[in-house]
Amino acid sequence: MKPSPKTRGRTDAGPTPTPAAARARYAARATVLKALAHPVRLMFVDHLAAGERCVCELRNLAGLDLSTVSKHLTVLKNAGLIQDEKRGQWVYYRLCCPCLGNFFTCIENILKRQATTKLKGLASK
Amino acid sequence: MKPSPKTRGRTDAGPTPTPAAARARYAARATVLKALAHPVRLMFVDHLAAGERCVCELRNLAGLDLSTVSKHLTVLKNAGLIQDEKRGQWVYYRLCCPCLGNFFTCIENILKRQATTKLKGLASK
DNA sequence: TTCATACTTGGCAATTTAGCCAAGTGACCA
DNA sequence: TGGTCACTTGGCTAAATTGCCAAGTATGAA
Repeated sequence: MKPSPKTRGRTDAGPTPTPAAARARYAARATVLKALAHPVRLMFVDHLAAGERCVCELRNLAGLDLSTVSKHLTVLKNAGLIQDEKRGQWVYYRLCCPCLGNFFTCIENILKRQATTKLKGLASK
Repeated sequence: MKPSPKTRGRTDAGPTPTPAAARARYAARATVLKALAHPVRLMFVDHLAAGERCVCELRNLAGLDLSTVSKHLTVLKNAGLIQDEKRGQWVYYRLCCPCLGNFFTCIENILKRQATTKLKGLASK
C-alpha cells in the first residue's frame, strides 16, 4: 500500500494558500522565532514582561559585554518584539507584545511532555 | 537621576528562581524555539498539525534533498515536537504537542503589530 | 569645554547551521 | 538472492551567529 498522494489536488483543508505566499509567511514567522531562540534574549523577554528595563540593567542580568547585550536587543527589536525609548542618557526597552505569556506556557508544556517521555523511555529499558 | 538598582535584593516579584536554574530553563526553552525557527521546519509543523505525514510527502512540500528533510525532522524530534513511527517501508511523523496553534496565533499578532508599526512609521515621514 | 556615563556600531575569530552528495540500513518484491 | 524503495547518517562547504574589543555618538555634570 502506498501513502495517499493527495498532497496536491487538495480540497483546501489545512494550510497553504499559494506556495509563494506560504513560503513568505513561514519565513516571517521563522524570523520572529529565531529572535526568541536564544537563552539570553529569552531571559530579556522574560524580565521585560515585568516592566521596562534600561540596557545596563539587562547587562547585569546577562553578565555579558555591553556591546553583546546591545546586539541582542537589536535582534529583538528588529523582530518587532520590543521597542526602545531614550530618556536622558538611558535607553529603556519594553515588550511590544502582551501575548508572550501563552507562548511560554506552550513551550513549558512541550518541555514537560519531553521529560515525561524521557522517563518512560528509561523505565521501559 | 539613576535607574533604580534594585535588580538584585529583589522581593521575589517576577522571574528568576536561582541564577543557575533560570539559565538552564532559558536554555531548554531556547532549544525548543531554535527547532521551530526555520521556515522549512515551520512548514512541516504546520502540515503535521493537519495529520501525520511520511517523509517523502514532506520532501515534496519542501522541494529539498531527502537527506536535508530527514535532518530537519530529526531536529524537530530531538526538540520533543514530533514523533515518528515506522509502518512498512514508510516512516510517519506526527506532532506531539496540540498547543502549537496558540503559538502561531501569537506570532501572527506580533507580525500584524509589526506591519502596523511600519505603516505608521511611513505615514509620519 | 572637558570629562564621564550609557549606549551603538564595526570588525574579527570561533562555533553552529543548512544544504548537497555519497554511502549505509531495513522493508518489501520478484 | 538480488533489486528497489524509503529513509538515515557521515562528510563536506558556504553562510549565519555569537562573543569580545575598539572606536564612535549622545547626554549630562563639572
